[in-house]
Amino acid sequence: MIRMTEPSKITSVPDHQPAAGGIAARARASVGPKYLSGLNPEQREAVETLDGPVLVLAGAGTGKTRVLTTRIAHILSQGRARPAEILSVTFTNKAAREMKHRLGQMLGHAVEGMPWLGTFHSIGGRILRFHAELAQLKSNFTVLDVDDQVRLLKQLLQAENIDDKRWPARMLAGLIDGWKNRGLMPSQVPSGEAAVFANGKGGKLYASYQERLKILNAADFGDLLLENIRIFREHPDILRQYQQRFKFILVDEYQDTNVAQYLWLRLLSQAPSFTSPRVRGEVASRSDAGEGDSPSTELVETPPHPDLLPASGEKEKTKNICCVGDDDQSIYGWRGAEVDNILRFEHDFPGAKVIRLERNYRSTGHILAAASHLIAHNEGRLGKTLRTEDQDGEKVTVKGSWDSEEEARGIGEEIEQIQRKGEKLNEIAILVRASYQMREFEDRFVTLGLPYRVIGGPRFYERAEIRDALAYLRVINSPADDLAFERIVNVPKRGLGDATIQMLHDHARKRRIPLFEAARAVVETDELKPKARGSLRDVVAQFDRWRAQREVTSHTELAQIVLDESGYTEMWQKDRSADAAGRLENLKELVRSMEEFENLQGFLEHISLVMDREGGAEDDAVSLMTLHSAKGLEFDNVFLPGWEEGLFPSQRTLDEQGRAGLEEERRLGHVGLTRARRRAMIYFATNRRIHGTWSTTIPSRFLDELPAANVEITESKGGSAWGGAGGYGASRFDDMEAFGSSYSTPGWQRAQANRNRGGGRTGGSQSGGFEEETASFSSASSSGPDFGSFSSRRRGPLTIEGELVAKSTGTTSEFSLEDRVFHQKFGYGHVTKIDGNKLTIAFDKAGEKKVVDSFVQRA
DNA sequence: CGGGCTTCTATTTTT
DNA sequence: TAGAAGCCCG
Repeated sequence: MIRMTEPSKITSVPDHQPAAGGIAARARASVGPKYLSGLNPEQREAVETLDGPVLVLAGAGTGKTRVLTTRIAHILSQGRARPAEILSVTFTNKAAREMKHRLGQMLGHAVEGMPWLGTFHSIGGRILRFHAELAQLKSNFTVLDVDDQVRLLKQLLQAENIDDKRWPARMLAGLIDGWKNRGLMPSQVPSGEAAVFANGKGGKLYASYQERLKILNAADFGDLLLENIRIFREHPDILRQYQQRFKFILVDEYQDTNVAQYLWLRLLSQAPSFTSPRVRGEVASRSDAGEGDSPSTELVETPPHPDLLPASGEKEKTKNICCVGDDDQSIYGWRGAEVDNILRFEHDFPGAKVIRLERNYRSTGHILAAASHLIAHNEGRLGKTLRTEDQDGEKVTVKGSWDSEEEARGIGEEIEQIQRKGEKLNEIAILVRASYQMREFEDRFVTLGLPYRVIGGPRFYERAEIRDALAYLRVINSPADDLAFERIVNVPKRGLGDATIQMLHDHARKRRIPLFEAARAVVETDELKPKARGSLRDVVAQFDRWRAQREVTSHTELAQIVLDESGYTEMWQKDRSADAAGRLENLKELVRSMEEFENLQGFLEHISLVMDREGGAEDDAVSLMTLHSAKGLEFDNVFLPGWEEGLFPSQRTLDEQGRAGLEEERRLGHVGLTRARRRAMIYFATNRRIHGTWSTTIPSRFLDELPAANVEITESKGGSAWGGAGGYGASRFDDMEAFGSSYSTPGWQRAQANRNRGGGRTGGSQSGGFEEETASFSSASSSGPDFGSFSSRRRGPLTIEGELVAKSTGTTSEFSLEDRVFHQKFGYGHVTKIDGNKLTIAFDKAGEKKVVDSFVQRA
């Protein structure tokens, strides 16, 4: 099932309604000040401070959405603005939907008049459609998905004769996306950065990509905002029009905004002085800069952009912008979010009122204390202290297990116990760092017959069958949509392979016509082999027929006809694979969902922005998801497995982002803990299988950062994890070692040695009797070792590494040039360069890598 | 052109 | 380990 945010309603609302006094009056009469009554003083202040810039720092569970919606209700009921004069942006469709829903509950049906409540992209897209010609587009432009984007770039790479193995199109797509996130048009990309791709051709490729987009009448997600910014800058009159229209601006999740979104908001909110964030350079250049600790964004005061100055004679307008966010929940730095936007707010909007919401209505005392304590280890934060008036509740538990399988078994049992107590599975969630962790839980739940659902994963519109179906419709709607045409011309198989496509391309390029027209022309010649020619002719004829049919058939029926006549449905009906039935079901759902739109055009315009993942989750089931996708959700019981160094915090983040990365990981931990209302249960395993091979891990440094008073440590009986008594004989790992598998590699041995050193116990002293052990997995010693013991166990070099990474200062390395070293992942090598605690090492097998010194040891 | 084989690589994700 | 992507041959 897919849901969408009634886009037909959005489009059907006129921009300027005749005085909406009716709605305001209705709101005033029916709601009165009642909507303010349940608010605490801070929330109330956040709602009632309507004039001037406001930053609401809303910690987890402090009633953020409530404040936002009540604020809108307040604005309306005070008659300060009409619904169409409030710009209210969120990141996800889900959040937008939620706000609409809550508003609807408060105001009755007045929400339908909120045309400017939506995601950054849907609103940006909407504005862009109004002024498409200023971006060399037509108002019916297509929004490309990532697939299309990559395919287009691949073509450009081929045209430039660039080896797309060495310089993958995906990578370029990522770069371009990053530039767009930072508000950079092709001409503005720093030349050094543009040069990193394909020996200096990066910038040029970005430029030609943009050109191609215009020709295809297409925009990618980044363009939806970037083109807005450009239009606003180049056409002050248009900008002013929007500035005047939006009397109030509200922004949700401000900590997740990227530079482009920030600029967009700045323009619309008409602020007088202008801060140009000089955006962080690429990771490499930053670490090269030596002190990796300088803030990632420098503030550069620039004179106000002319557009931002008040019109002559006009008094500077008040900027009624209200941003709500939580710097401690910023977890999307890796995809361009700039925490600095929120950290800089007071600077950007002088005279801003900052309101902290610190009263948490979600979690019990122990959970909140644990989460607060953990996040207090971060340096770059605005600082909030969450408090609750709830009881202390149960302590957060930390449990160690021998390996990830045991972890999954233990959690499975714990869940069954909770279930036996009569609690709902819907109130149980497992939050993992990386999605590959999910598998083990799924396996376990299947054996146990425990209902579960995975949240996240591939979205509805990312599925191949949906994209294919959409591609057919796109070609019907706009014959010039080459990317769509190319996608389905040979799906189902029609014997039109690469060679045919290539020749169509040549033809199209020579005559500067779309592929579809090229196909029509080529069919008339004898350039193709008879077989291909015949099929291609059929395809062209089919599309002609469908386009004609469009005039007389409803778009829903047309879609059904297309899917049937093209043989697409049949293709999946014949498919023997397990998911074929599901795909057919999805196609049906797609057709069904089209009914909500007025016509094909409207459907295609909104579908890419608004389509959501399947949402029909009515059954009682355990939720399984990543920490990232858990943001914004809450559960009575939260399981947090995999708190091990390397996995959480993620090694890769540490390697690539240093201290900033560590802090983001810590925020992720904070997000995880604060999802729990009543019980939070953390797990770590001593051994984990990663990419098919077992490796030994040590507990996450974050465990050390939890406050002892609020945490209870339990270990699996028989010492199957850290610090246990052991003595049950050889573990299966020891057995495997005997078979000469990878467990006898230096890495494994080093890990064992590490473990011994850290744990102060004999290595490999594990019980072989897993089954009996896990039976008492959860009820084992509740009076485990005192908390300090975690630290004492972690006296190995990796702990020190934690500190070094955390501080990331230019500490002099204990290594010298040419030292022979060993790295757990890359093997042996020698030091070729030293830069503070960062070493460049030429590894025998893995080649040259940059590594923080504490990740290696002398060999 | 398409099927089967080998090779490679391996967070987090929205729009 | 496992999935995807590329490669070669019929």
